[in-house]
Amino acid sequence: MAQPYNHKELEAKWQKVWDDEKAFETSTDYSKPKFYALVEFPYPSGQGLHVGHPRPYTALDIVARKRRMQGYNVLYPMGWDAFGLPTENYAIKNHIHPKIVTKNNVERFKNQLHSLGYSFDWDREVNTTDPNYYKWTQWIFLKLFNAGLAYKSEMPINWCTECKVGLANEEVVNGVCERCGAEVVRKVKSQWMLKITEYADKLIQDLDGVDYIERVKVSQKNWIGKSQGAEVDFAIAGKEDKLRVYTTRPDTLFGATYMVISPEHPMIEKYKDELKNYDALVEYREMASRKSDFERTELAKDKTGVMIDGLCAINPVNGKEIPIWVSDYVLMSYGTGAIMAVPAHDERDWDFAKKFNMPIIEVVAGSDVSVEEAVYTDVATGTLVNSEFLNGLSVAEAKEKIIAFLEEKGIGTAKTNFKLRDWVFSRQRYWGEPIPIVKCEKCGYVAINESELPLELPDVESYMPTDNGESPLAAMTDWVKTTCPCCGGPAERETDTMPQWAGSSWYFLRYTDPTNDDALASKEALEYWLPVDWYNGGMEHTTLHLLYSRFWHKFLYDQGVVPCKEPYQKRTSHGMILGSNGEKMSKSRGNVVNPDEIVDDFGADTLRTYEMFIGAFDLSASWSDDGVKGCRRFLDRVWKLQDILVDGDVYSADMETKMHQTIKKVTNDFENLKFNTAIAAMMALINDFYKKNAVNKAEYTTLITLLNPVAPHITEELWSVLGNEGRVYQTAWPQYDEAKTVESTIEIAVQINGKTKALVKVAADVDKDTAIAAAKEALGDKLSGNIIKEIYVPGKIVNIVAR
RNA sequence: GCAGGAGUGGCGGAAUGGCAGACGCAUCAGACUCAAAAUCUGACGCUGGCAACAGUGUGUGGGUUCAAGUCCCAUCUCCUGCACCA
Repeated sequence: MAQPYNHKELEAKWQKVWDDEKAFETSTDYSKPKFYALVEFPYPSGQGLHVGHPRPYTALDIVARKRRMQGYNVLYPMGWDAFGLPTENYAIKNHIHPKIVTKNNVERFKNQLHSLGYSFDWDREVNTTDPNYYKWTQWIFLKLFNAGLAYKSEMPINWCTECKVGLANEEVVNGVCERCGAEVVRKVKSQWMLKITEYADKLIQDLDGVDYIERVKVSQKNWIGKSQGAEVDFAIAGKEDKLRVYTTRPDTLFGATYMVISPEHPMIEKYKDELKNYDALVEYREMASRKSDFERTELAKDKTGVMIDGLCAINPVNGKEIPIWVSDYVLMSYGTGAIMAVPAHDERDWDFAKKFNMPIIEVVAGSDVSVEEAVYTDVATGTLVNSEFLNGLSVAEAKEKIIAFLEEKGIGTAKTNFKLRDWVFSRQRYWGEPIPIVKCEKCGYVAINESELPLELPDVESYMPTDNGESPLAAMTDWVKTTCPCCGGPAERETDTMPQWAGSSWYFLRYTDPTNDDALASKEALEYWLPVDWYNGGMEHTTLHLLYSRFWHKFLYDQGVVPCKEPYQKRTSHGMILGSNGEKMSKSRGNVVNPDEIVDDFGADTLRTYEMFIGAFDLSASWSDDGVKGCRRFLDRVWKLQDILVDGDVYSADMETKMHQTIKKVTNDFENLKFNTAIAAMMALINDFYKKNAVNKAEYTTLITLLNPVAPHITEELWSVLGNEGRVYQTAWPQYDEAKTVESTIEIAVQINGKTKALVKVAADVDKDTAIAAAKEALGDKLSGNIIKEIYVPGKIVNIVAR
């Protein structure tokens, strides 16, 4: 009898051996074929590792281990996205420096990850809060600044009333702060902005060249929100001024019966003295600004507005005077903040027109414009009516003609717009990268010299953000007061810091050469390792981190810093692990599972196996303690195969086909993220061994090798128990022979009219006539009526169509 | 509302258009045991039948096909994003 499977002893033993042997060190031999596998580096929170972390980490660990065994030079690194609010808040509460908090959390996370037996190359660990790291985050910022892509702007930002910090649009969820859930209000502040919009087109176009799962591509495209249309100038009666609008349907210009401007539109202030109802307009604006984004959305159906009394516009194509309204359904932040309303063919305009009794003129034939459902007319099939020189044209033709007309008259141009906004890059917080800019009274905003990087975060007394919205750094007079690198005069440092997204926007570059002092990474390392071959991460980062990092990468490509346009060749995404009740794990729901306990009770190999077996990798899955037990039982059975070990250095005859089939299945399934079925195949294999009560060394060794990426500790132990040379991790991945995956005799189903009536054994290479003859014999007198058709699908079925 | 995904036993989930339910869990039975646990073996969609077997079955309704969980049309439910973007 074999010794009992003692996971604790054995996992500690092999983790130490791998460390001592530097088993997973990445080679700097750049002549070997490379494979760069990447998982999103975690934020080292105070709660420690969550049971959700191991799912993606184990998945790519499996792929990485398998690729190593297949002869690739594999880079599978890990690091810490360690700047961020929770650490700072914890520091404030407990009066501990965020640096210390981070250090402790990182230590804990690292121990936890280590206990799971991941093949990360820890020599390449990075930490975004390390000055040697953020030196290069700042360096990239300076590049952006020098290229004119970083600018300061007075603008209304999303202000979290609880965190006292400006948020990007992406961080506001249903009108509340993504982090703390507090109300978000609009507040005007001077902010650093990054011109991600400059790259909007490229960020869409270059998706064609990469292998991302479809839903990631789709959400990125929707988020960027490209639309093509035209800007058109409407004259204002009796004024020199024009009112410019953006529309995607310039073809419907003849149907524009009124205009709407956003409550914040500057025109209201400009003509305040001439507006007879200025007070009412101001009142409406104030009411609108008090509404949160959430309320605006909630009230979407019920349109509100005020007509401007004192100004009216002229439709440029037919010279008709039309009123101008103010309504909060028009957003100042998109297009020009003003629209032409075509109620016959736009649902929102239709709602508004119905409520305020505005005329509705049909300009695209084909529907009854008096009922709401008919508002929209198909772009491809509609024909223009009531539109003078556009009459009879299709929508597409009319668009072309009207744009040409507008351009010729100088009253409009074709225009592409994006929903994507520039990235609000400032945070009024301590625990982030200092922005390496000074403000000089003479020279304005000036970049500090590259030689002064990293601009280190100074120690402060208090990390509390101030009520006036300044960063805690603003109170550090000594640090703030500096000299201008340009003129040498007195200057003040920028006291805002960067958002957490900064450090994570380029970390995958640093892994290729993590200790380089002269560059963010050497040219050779970047040339060799990029792009990342396979990047797995959460869906929640699709419109944030993934988009931001693609933007930075594209910028660095244009600067000649990186060798390729896109950072990640392949992007996959894992599903969430939910609590056993099917709800998201959270303390308040009391359904949190601690990975440490699973490792302790069942072992890292069991946890890894379970998380891979739990279900389809890209779908969410509920935790099940019984499922964990089942996986432990599987590993126990793998272990106890020792008891039925028999002689044999080649696969036994009755197992040969099964062995080759299993190797093929596991090999393919690992590449396709189908870990659940790969493990199922291995379970089925050992069930066969137990049924015949024998496994030979060749078979056992192959099983161990296939299972090694999933359960590295137990398989390494069994490898040595079997007396094999070296280690499993140094072994070549098992090969299969396609010819040997096919059985010589097979059982096929015999159907009458598509219903299975019998089974029959035939030779795999049997010809059609023989197969059908065998099938008829098997059917015997079940077969009756006239045979109309006989179908033989080799290796699958015989179907006899009879009537 | 728009986009993406998912609906299969008691449960988690498998199925290049070709025997639906692999594999696991739970359950039941047998072996071992004084007994229990663990372990091993077997059964296990539903209905009828002692059984062989027959019928039926992948959210719902149609369709294509010799053959549909899989393809097409319609429809319902759930999840996940986005949401007055002109």
